[in-house]
Amino acid sequence: MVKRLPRYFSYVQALANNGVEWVSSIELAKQLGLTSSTVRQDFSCFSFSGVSKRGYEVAGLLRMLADILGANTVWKVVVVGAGNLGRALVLHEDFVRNGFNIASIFDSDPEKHGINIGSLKVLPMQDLAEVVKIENIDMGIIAVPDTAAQSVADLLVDAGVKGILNMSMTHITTPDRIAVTDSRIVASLQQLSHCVLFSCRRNS
Amino acid sequence: MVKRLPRYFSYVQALANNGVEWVSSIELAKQLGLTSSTVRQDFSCFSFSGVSKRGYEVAGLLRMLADILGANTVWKVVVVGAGNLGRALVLHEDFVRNGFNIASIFDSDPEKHGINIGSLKVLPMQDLAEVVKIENIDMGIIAVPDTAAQSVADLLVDAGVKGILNMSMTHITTPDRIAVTDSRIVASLQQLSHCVLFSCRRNS
DNA sequence: TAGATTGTTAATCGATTAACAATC
DNA sequence: TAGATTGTTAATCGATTAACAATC
Repeated sequence: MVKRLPRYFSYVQALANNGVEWVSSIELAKQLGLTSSTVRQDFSCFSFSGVSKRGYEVAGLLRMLADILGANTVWKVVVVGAGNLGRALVLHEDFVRNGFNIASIFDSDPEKHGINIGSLKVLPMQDLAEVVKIENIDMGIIAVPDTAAQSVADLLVDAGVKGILNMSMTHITTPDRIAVTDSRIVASLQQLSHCVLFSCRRNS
Repeated sequence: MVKRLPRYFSYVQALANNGVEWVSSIELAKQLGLTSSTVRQDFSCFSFSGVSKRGYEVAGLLRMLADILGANTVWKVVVVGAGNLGRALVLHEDFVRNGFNIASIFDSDPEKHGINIGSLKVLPMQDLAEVVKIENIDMGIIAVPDTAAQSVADLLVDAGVKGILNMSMTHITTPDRIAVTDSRIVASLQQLSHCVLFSCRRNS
Protein backbone atom coordinates (compact mmCIF):
# COMPACT_ATOMS: atom_id res chain seq x y z
CA MET A 1 0.00 0.00 0.00
CA VAL A 2 2.78 2.40 0.95
CA LYS A 3 4.07 1.82 -2.55
CA ARG A 4 0.98 3.51 -4.02
CA LEU A 5 1.37 6.69 -2.00
CA PRO A 6 4.14 8.25 -4.07
CA ARG A 7 2.08 7.57 -7.18
CA TYR A 8 -1.04 9.19 -5.79
CA PHE A 9 1.10 12.08 -4.73
CA SER A 10 2.69 12.57 -8.11
CA TYR A 11 -0.61 12.39 -9.95
CA VAL A 12 -2.48 14.63 -7.54
CA GLN A 13 0.35 17.13 -7.76
CA ALA A 14 -0.11 17.24 -11.50
CA LEU A 15 -3.86 17.76 -11.07
CA ALA A 16 -3.24 20.63 -8.68
CA ASN A 17 -0.83 22.22 -11.13
CA ASN A 18 -3.50 22.05 -13.78
CA GLY A 19 -5.99 23.77 -11.53
CA VAL A 20 -8.20 20.70 -11.12
CA GLU A 21 -10.16 21.00 -7.87
CA TRP A 22 -11.91 17.67 -7.47
CA VAL A 23 -11.07 14.11 -8.42
CA SER A 24 -13.09 10.92 -8.02
CA SER A 25 -11.77 7.57 -6.89
CA ILE A 26 -12.86 6.27 -10.28
CA GLU A 27 -10.73 8.74 -12.21
CA LEU A 28 -7.76 8.24 -9.92
CA ALA A 29 -8.06 4.48 -10.26
CA LYS A 30 -8.21 4.72 -14.02
CA GLN A 31 -5.14 6.90 -14.22
CA LEU A 32 -3.05 4.75 -11.91
CA GLY A 33 -4.25 1.34 -13.04
CA LEU A 34 -6.08 0.49 -9.81
CA THR A 35 -9.69 -0.15 -8.80
CA SER A 36 -11.76 2.65 -7.29
CA SER A 37 -12.30 0.39 -4.29
CA THR A 38 -8.61 0.31 -3.55
CA VAL A 39 -8.37 4.08 -3.83
CA ARG A 40 -11.26 4.68 -1.42
CA GLN A 41 -9.90 2.07 0.96
CA ASP A 42 -6.49 3.72 0.91
CA PHE A 43 -7.78 7.22 1.61
CA SER A 44 -10.22 6.20 4.29
CA CYS A 45 -7.35 4.48 6.03
CA PHE A 46 -5.90 7.97 6.55
CA SER A 47 -9.36 9.25 7.47
CA PHE A 48 -9.37 11.49 4.46
CA SER A 49 -12.99 11.99 3.46
CA GLY A 50 -14.43 12.78 0.07
CA VAL A 51 -17.80 14.20 -0.83
CA SER A 52 -20.52 12.17 -2.55
CA LYS A 53 -21.05 13.10 -6.13
CA ARG A 54 -17.90 15.22 -6.30
CA GLY A 55 -15.07 13.03 -5.13
CA TYR A 56 -12.00 14.17 -3.24
CA GLU A 57 -10.75 17.73 -2.97
CA VAL A 58 -7.43 17.90 -4.77
CA ALA A 59 -5.85 20.51 -2.50
CA GLY A 60 -6.68 18.58 0.65
CA LEU A 61 -5.59 15.31 -0.84
CA LEU A 62 -2.29 16.84 -1.86
CA ARG A 63 -1.77 18.16 1.64
CA MET A 64 -2.53 14.80 3.20
CA LEU A 65 -0.27 12.88 0.84
CA ALA A 66 2.54 15.36 1.34
CA ASP A 67 2.18 14.93 5.09
CA ILE A 68 2.27 11.17 5.13
CA LEU A 69 5.12 11.04 2.65
CA GLY A 70 7.07 13.71 4.44
CA ALA A 71 7.20 15.68 1.22
CA ASN A 72 7.36 18.96 3.13
CA THR A 73 10.32 17.80 5.12
CA VAL A 74 13.76 18.49 3.73
CA TRP A 75 15.81 15.37 4.26
CA LYS A 76 19.56 15.26 4.47
CA VAL A 77 20.97 12.31 2.62
CA VAL A 78 24.39 10.84 1.94
CA VAL A 79 25.34 8.59 -0.94
CA VAL A 80 27.89 5.85 -0.39
CA GLY A 81 29.61 4.69 -3.54
CA ALA A 82 30.82 7.05 -6.24
CA GLY A 83 30.40 4.77 -9.24
CA ASN A 84 28.17 5.75 -12.11
CA LEU A 85 25.09 5.12 -10.06
CA GLY A 86 26.24 7.20 -7.12
CA ARG A 87 27.34 9.95 -9.43
CA ALA A 88 23.99 9.98 -11.19
CA LEU A 89 22.15 10.19 -7.90
CA VAL A 90 24.14 13.22 -6.86
CA LEU A 91 23.49 14.94 -10.17
CA HIS A 92 19.82 13.97 -10.44
CA GLU A 93 17.87 17.19 -9.97
CA ASP A 94 14.70 15.23 -9.14
CA PHE A 95 16.00 14.53 -5.67
CA VAL A 96 16.49 18.11 -4.56
CA ARG A 97 13.18 19.01 -6.15
CA ASN A 98 11.52 16.45 -3.92
CA GLY A 99 13.24 17.46 -0.74
CA PHE A 100 16.09 14.98 -0.72
CA ASN A 101 19.21 16.96 -0.23
CA ILE A 102 22.39 15.08 -0.93
CA ALA A 103 24.93 16.43 1.49
CA SER A 104 27.92 14.22 0.71
CA ILE A 105 29.16 11.30 -1.29
CA PHE A 106 31.68 8.73 -0.09
CA ASP A 107 33.85 6.09 -1.67
CA SER A 108 36.44 3.67 -0.39
CA ASP A 109 38.65 4.08 -3.44
CA PRO A 110 41.40 6.65 -2.68
CA GLU A 111 41.67 7.36 -6.40
CA LYS A 112 38.22 8.93 -6.23
CA HIS A 113 38.72 11.10 -3.17
CA GLY A 114 38.50 14.78 -3.93
CA ILE A 115 36.92 14.31 -7.32
CA ASN A 116 34.14 16.80 -8.00
CA ILE A 117 30.62 15.56 -8.64
CA GLY A 118 28.29 18.48 -9.08
CA SER A 119 29.04 20.72 -6.14
CA LEU A 120 30.33 17.86 -3.97
CA LYS A 121 33.75 16.32 -3.52
CA VAL A 122 34.04 12.58 -3.02
CA LEU A 123 35.04 11.91 0.59
CA PRO A 124 36.81 8.89 2.09
CA MET A 125 34.76 6.37 4.08
CA GLN A 126 36.61 7.35 7.24
CA ASP A 127 34.74 10.66 7.22
CA LEU A 128 31.31 9.04 7.04
CA ALA A 129 30.53 8.77 10.74
CA GLU A 130 31.62 12.30 11.47
CA VAL A 131 29.71 13.86 8.57
CA VAL A 132 26.53 11.97 9.44
CA LYS A 133 26.75 13.11 13.03
CA ILE A 134 27.77 16.73 12.53
CA GLU A 135 25.48 17.40 9.62
CA ASN A 136 22.60 15.48 11.14
CA ILE A 137 22.08 13.23 8.15
CA ASP A 138 18.74 11.44 8.01
CA MET A 139 19.27 8.77 5.38
CA GLY A 140 21.98 6.93 3.53
CA ILE A 141 21.87 5.53 0.04
CA ILE A 142 23.90 2.39 -0.58
CA ALA A 143 25.30 2.38 -4.09
CA VAL A 144 28.33 0.14 -3.61
CA PRO A 145 29.16 -3.33 -4.95
CA ASP A 146 27.17 -6.17 -3.36
CA THR A 147 30.00 -7.48 -1.24
CA ALA A 148 30.40 -4.17 0.56
CA ALA A 149 26.69 -3.46 1.10
CA GLN A 150 26.25 -4.95 4.55
CA SER A 151 29.33 -3.33 6.02
CA VAL A 152 28.29 0.04 4.61
CA ALA A 153 24.83 -0.50 6.14
CA ASP A 154 26.48 -1.16 9.49
CA LEU A 155 28.55 2.00 9.19
CA LEU A 156 25.48 4.06 8.36
CA VAL A 157 23.50 2.62 11.24
CA ASP A 158 26.32 3.19 13.69
CA ALA A 159 26.72 6.72 12.43
CA GLY A 160 23.07 7.35 13.21
CA VAL A 161 20.98 7.49 10.02
CA LYS A 162 17.28 6.69 10.43
CA GLY A 163 16.69 5.15 7.04
CA ILE A 164 18.58 3.38 4.29
CA LEU A 165 17.89 3.12 0.60
CA ASN A 166 19.60 -0.04 -0.53
CA MET A 167 20.44 -0.13 -4.21
CA SER A 168 22.62 -3.22 -4.00
CA MET A 169 21.41 -6.75 -4.68
CA THR A 170 22.39 -7.85 -1.19
CA HIS A 171 19.81 -8.20 1.53
CA ILE A 172 20.96 -5.98 4.36
CA THR A 173 20.24 -6.59 8.01
CA THR A 174 19.65 -3.67 10.36
CA PRO A 175 18.20 -3.05 13.80
CA ASP A 176 14.41 -2.73 13.94
CA ARG A 177 14.37 1.01 14.38
CA ILE A 178 16.02 1.58 10.99
CA ALA A 179 13.76 1.83 7.94
CA VAL A 180 15.07 0.11 4.85
CA THR A 181 13.78 0.35 1.30
CA ASP A 182 15.27 -1.62 -1.56
CA SER A 183 15.56 -0.21 -5.04
CA ARG A 184 17.38 -2.33 -7.58
CA ILE A 185 17.46 -1.37 -11.19
CA VAL A 186 19.15 -4.51 -12.45
CA ALA A 187 16.63 -6.62 -10.52
CA SER A 188 13.83 -4.71 -12.22
CA LEU A 189 15.37 -5.39 -15.60
CA GLN A 190 15.67 -9.07 -14.75
CA GLN A 191 12.03 -9.19 -13.70
CA LEU A 192 11.19 -7.56 -16.99
CA SER A 193 13.36 -10.04 -18.83
CA HIS A 194 11.53 -12.91 -17.14
CA CYS A 195 8.17 -11.38 -18.01
CA VAL A 196 9.15 -10.91 -21.63
CA LEU A 197 10.31 -14.53 -21.88
CA PHE A 198 7.26 -16.01 -20.18
CA SER A 199 4.79 -13.33 -21.13
CA CYS A 200 3.62 -12.39 -17.74
CA ARG A 201 2.48 -8.83 -17.55
CA ARG A 202 2.83 -5.93 -15.18
CA ASN A 203 4.61 -6.82 -11.97
CA SER A 204 6.26 -4.40 -9.49
CA MET B 1 7.18 -13.78 -6.16
CA VAL B 2 8.90 -12.80 -9.38
CA LYS B 3 10.49 -10.05 -7.36
CA ARG B 4 12.41 -12.60 -5.30
CA LEU B 5 13.95 -14.35 -8.29
CA PRO B 6 16.67 -11.79 -9.00
CA ARG B 7 17.66 -11.91 -5.36
CA TYR B 8 17.90 -15.69 -5.29
CA PHE B 9 19.91 -15.46 -8.46
CA SER B 10 22.34 -12.92 -7.14
CA TYR B 11 22.91 -14.79 -3.90
CA VAL B 12 23.23 -18.19 -5.52
CA GLN B 13 25.68 -16.71 -8.00
CA ALA B 14 27.82 -15.57 -5.10
CA LEU B 15 27.66 -19.04 -3.55
CA ALA B 16 28.75 -20.62 -6.81
CA ASN B 17 31.66 -18.22 -7.07
CA ASN B 18 32.75 -19.23 -3.61
CA GLY B 19 32.66 -22.87 -4.55
CA VAL B 20 29.69 -23.72 -2.33
CA GLU B 21 27.93 -26.81 -3.67
CA TRP B 22 24.80 -27.16 -1.58
CA VAL B 23 22.49 -24.71 0.13
CA SER B 24 19.45 -25.33 2.33
CA SER B 25 16.19 -23.44 2.20
CA ILE B 26 16.91 -22.41 5.77
CA GLU B 27 20.23 -20.79 4.92
CA LEU B 28 18.81 -19.11 1.84
CA ALA B 29 15.87 -17.77 3.82
CA LYS B 30 18.14 -16.42 6.50
CA GLN B 31 20.35 -14.64 4.00
CA LEU B 32 17.50 -13.07 2.09
CA GLY B 33 15.21 -12.28 4.98
CA LEU B 34 12.52 -14.83 4.07
CA THR B 35 11.11 -17.99 5.64
CA SER B 36 12.37 -21.40 4.55
CA SER B 37 8.78 -22.24 3.67
CA THR B 38 8.66 -19.48 1.09
CA VAL B 39 11.92 -20.60 -0.43
CA ARG B 40 10.80 -24.21 -0.79
CA GLN B 41 7.45 -23.11 -2.13
CA ASP B 42 9.15 -20.92 -4.71
CA PHE B 43 11.51 -23.60 -5.96
CA SER B 44 8.94 -26.36 -6.08
CA CYS B 45 6.83 -24.05 -8.21
CA PHE B 46 9.55 -24.41 -10.86
CA SER B 47 9.76 -28.13 -10.11
CA PHE B 48 13.28 -27.72 -8.90
CA SER B 49 13.92 -30.45 -6.37
CA GLY B 50 16.33 -30.53 -3.51
CA VAL B 51 17.67 -33.47 -1.57
CA SER B 52 16.71 -34.23 2.01
CA LYS B 53 19.43 -33.52 4.49
CA ARG B 54 21.55 -31.68 1.96
CA GLY B 55 19.39 -28.97 0.47
CA TYR B 56 19.56 -27.67 -3.08
CA GLU B 57 22.44 -28.11 -5.47
CA VAL B 58 23.91 -24.68 -6.11
CA ALA B 59 24.93 -25.31 -9.70
CA GLY B 60 21.50 -26.60 -10.69
CA LEU B 61 19.76 -23.83 -8.85
CA LEU B 62 21.89 -21.27 -10.61
CA ARG B 63 21.07 -22.82 -13.96
CA MET B 64 17.37 -22.82 -13.24
CA LEU B 65 17.33 -19.24 -12.01
CA ALA B 66 19.35 -18.08 -14.98
CA ASP B 67 16.86 -19.79 -17.27
CA ILE B 68 13.74 -18.31 -15.78
CA LEU B 69 15.29 -14.86 -15.54
CA GLY B 70 16.68 -15.01 -19.03
CA ALA B 71 20.11 -14.32 -17.63
CA ASN B 72 21.76 -16.23 -20.45
CA THR B 73 19.99 -14.19 -23.06
CA VAL B 74 21.67 -11.04 -24.28
CA TRP B 75 18.99 -8.38 -24.50
CA LYS B 76 19.14 -5.34 -26.70
CA VAL B 77 17.88 -2.28 -24.93
CA VAL B 78 17.38 1.39 -25.73
CA VAL B 79 17.22 4.23 -23.26
CA VAL B 80 14.89 7.14 -23.92
CA GLY B 81 15.87 10.34 -22.14
CA ALA B 82 19.44 11.56 -21.89
CA GLY B 83 19.19 13.34 -18.55
CA ASN B 84 21.40 12.35 -15.66
CA LEU B 85 19.43 9.20 -15.13
CA GLY B 86 19.60 8.11 -18.76
CA ARG B 87 23.27 8.93 -18.88
CA ALA B 88 23.95 6.91 -15.76
CA LEU B 89 22.11 3.92 -17.17
CA VAL B 90 24.24 3.97 -20.30
CA LEU B 91 27.43 4.18 -18.30
CA HIS B 92 26.44 1.65 -15.64
CA GLU B 93 28.63 -1.37 -16.25
CA ASP B 94 26.25 -3.59 -14.24
CA PHE B 95 23.86 -3.73 -17.17
CA VAL B 96 26.24 -5.17 -19.72
CA ARG B 97 27.56 -7.55 -17.11
CA ASN B 98 24.04 -8.89 -16.70
CA GLY B 99 23.26 -9.20 -20.37
CA PHE B 100 21.48 -5.91 -20.93
CA ASN B 101 23.14 -4.31 -23.86
CA ILE B 102 22.27 -0.67 -24.33
CA ALA B 103 22.29 -0.12 -28.06
CA SER B 104 21.18 3.52 -28.26
CA ILE B 105 20.00 6.50 -26.28
CA PHE B 106 17.45 9.04 -27.48
CA ASP B 107 16.38 12.50 -26.44
CA SER B 108 13.90 15.01 -27.80
CA ASP B 109 16.15 17.96 -27.03
CA PRO B 110 18.11 18.92 -30.20
CA GLU B 111 20.81 20.44 -28.00
CA LYS B 112 21.67 16.95 -26.83
CA HIS B 113 21.79 15.23 -30.19
CA GLY B 114 25.22 13.97 -31.09
CA ILE B 115 26.59 14.30 -27.59
CA ASN B 116 28.74 11.33 -26.58
CA ILE B 117 27.75 9.17 -23.65
CA GLY B 118 30.19 6.34 -23.26
CA SER B 119 30.47 4.86 -26.70
CA LEU B 120 27.03 6.09 -27.77
CA LYS B 121 25.83 9.28 -29.36
CA VAL B 122 22.48 10.75 -28.32
CA LEU B 123 19.99 10.30 -31.17
CA PRO B 124 16.84 12.27 -31.96
CA MET B 125 13.47 10.72 -31.18
CA GLN B 126 12.70 10.54 -34.89
CA ASP B 127 15.26 7.74 -35.22
CA LEU B 128 13.69 5.61 -32.48
CA ALA B 129 11.32 3.51 -34.57
CA GLU B 130 13.94 2.75 -37.18
CA VAL B 131 16.65 1.82 -34.71
CA VAL B 132 14.31 -0.45 -32.76
CA LYS B 133 13.27 -2.22 -35.94
CA ILE B 134 16.62 -2.53 -37.67
CA GLU B 135 18.60 -3.44 -34.58
CA ASN B 136 15.89 -5.73 -33.24
CA ILE B 137 15.67 -4.04 -29.89
CA ASP B 138 13.94 -6.05 -27.16
CA MET B 139 13.25 -3.50 -24.45
CA GLY B 140 13.03 0.21 -23.87
CA ILE B 141 13.82 2.13 -20.72
CA ILE B 142 11.77 5.27 -20.11
CA ALA B 143 13.88 7.90 -18.36
CA VAL B 144 12.04 11.05 -19.47
CA PRO B 145 10.00 13.61 -17.51
CA ASP B 146 6.58 12.37 -16.34
CA THR B 147 4.58 14.31 -18.90
CA ALA B 148 6.35 12.62 -21.80
CA ALA B 149 6.28 9.07 -20.40
CA GLN B 150 3.07 7.83 -22.00
CA SER B 151 3.89 9.12 -25.45
CA VAL B 152 7.34 7.56 -25.27
CA ALA B 153 5.72 4.30 -24.21
CA ASP B 154 3.46 4.49 -27.26
CA LEU B 155 6.44 5.11 -29.51
CA LEU B 156 8.31 2.16 -28.07
CA VAL B 157 5.33 -0.15 -28.41
CA ASP B 158 4.68 0.93 -31.99
CA ALA B 159 8.34 0.44 -32.79
CA GLY B 160 8.07 -3.13 -31.55
CA VAL B 161 9.76 -3.55 -28.19
CA LYS B 162 8.54 -6.46 -26.08
CA GLY B 163 9.11 -4.94 -22.68
CA ILE B 164 9.37 -1.55 -21.03
CA LEU B 165 11.16 -0.47 -17.89
CA ASN B 166 9.34 2.61 -16.71
CA MET B 167 11.40 4.89 -14.51
CA SER B 168 8.95 7.78 -14.58
CA MET B 169 6.30 8.41 -11.94
CA THR B 170 3.53 8.18 -14.51
CA HIS B 171 1.47 5.03 -14.87
CA ILE B 172 1.84 3.94 -18.46
CA THR B 173 -0.77 2.03 -20.43
CA THR B 174 0.27 -0.56 -23.00
CA PRO B 175 -1.28 -3.44 -24.91
CA ASP B 176 -1.46 -6.73 -23.02
CA ARG B 177 1.36 -8.38 -24.89
CA ILE B 178 3.89 -5.81 -23.63
CA ALA B 179 5.59 -6.47 -20.29
CA VAL B 180 6.03 -3.43 -18.09
CA THR B 181 8.08 -3.09 -14.94
CA ASP B 182 8.20 0.09 -12.89
CA SER B 183 11.34 1.26 -11.16
CA ARG B 184 11.18 4.63 -9.48
CA ILE B 185 14.01 5.84 -7.33
CA VAL B 186 12.28 8.95 -6.07
CA ALA B 187 9.23 6.89 -5.14
CA SER B 188 11.49 4.56 -3.16
CA LEU B 189 12.96 7.52 -1.33
CA GLN B 190 9.49 8.81 -0.55
CA GLN B 191 8.46 5.41 0.78
CA LEU B 192 11.55 5.47 2.91
CA SER B 193 10.74 8.97 4.06
CA HIS B 194 7.26 7.86 5.09
CA CYS B 195 8.69 4.87 6.94
CA VAL B 196 11.19 7.01 8.78
CA LEU B 197 8.47 9.45 9.84
CA PHE B 198 6.01 6.80 10.95
CA SER B 199 8.52 4.15 11.88
CA CYS B 200 7.28 1.40 9.71
CA ARG B 201 10.01 -0.96 8.70
CA ARG B 202 11.09 -2.78 5.61
CA ASN B 203 8.72 -2.36 2.67
CA SER B 204 9.44 -2.98 -1.05
C1' DT C 1 19.52 -45.48 13.48
C1' DA C 2 18.90 -40.50 14.51
C1' DG C 3 18.68 -36.16 12.63
C1' DA C 4 18.17 -32.87 9.16
C1' DT C 5 15.78 -31.10 5.46
C1' DT C 6 12.66 -31.58 1.73
C1' DG C 7 7.89 -31.35 -0.58
C1' DT C 8 3.28 -30.51 0.11
C1' DT C 9 -1.02 -29.77 2.35
C1' DA C 10 -3.69 -27.01 5.12
C1' DA C 11 -4.12 -22.75 7.93
C1' DT C 12 -3.34 -18.06 8.32
C1' DC C 13 -2.91 -13.67 7.08
C1' DG C 14 -3.37 -9.57 4.49
C1' DA C 15 -4.53 -7.17 0.56
C1' DT C 16 -7.80 -6.44 -3.12
C1' DT C 17 -12.27 -6.31 -4.88
C1' DA C 18 -17.34 -6.38 -4.99
C1' DA C 19 -21.42 -4.73 -3.36
C1' DC C 20 -24.51 -1.63 -1.64
C1' DA C 21 -26.72 1.49 1.65
C1' DA C 22 -25.91 6.34 2.78
C1' DT C 23 -25.46 10.87 1.03
C1' DC C 24 -25.00 14.97 -1.46
C1' DT D 1 -35.95 13.98 -7.71
C1' DA D 2 -32.47 11.09 -10.14
C1' DG D 3 -27.85 10.04 -10.49
C1' DA D 4 -23.24 9.83 -9.09
C1' DT D 5 -19.96 8.77 -5.80
C1' DT D 6 -18.57 7.97 -1.21
C1' DG D 7 -17.54 4.91 3.02
C1' DT D 8 -17.66 0.50 4.74
C1' DT D 9 -18.72 -4.28 5.24
C1' DA D 10 -18.24 -8.70 3.59
C1' DA D 11 -16.35 -11.85 0.05
C1' DT D 12 -12.61 -13.18 -2.62
C1' DC D 13 -8.28 -13.95 -3.84
C1' DG D 14 -3.48 -14.80 -3.45
C1' DA D 15 0.58 -15.02 -0.99
C1' DT D 16 2.93 -16.44 3.15
C1' DT D 17 3.60 -19.45 6.88
C1' DA D 18 3.10 -23.54 9.79
C1' DA D 19 3.17 -28.23 10.20
C1' DC D 20 4.47 -32.67 9.40
C1' DA D 21 4.99 -37.07 6.94
C1' DA D 22 8.39 -38.72 3.64
C1' DT D 23 13.14 -39.34 2.73
C1' DC D 24 17.95 -39.49 2.54
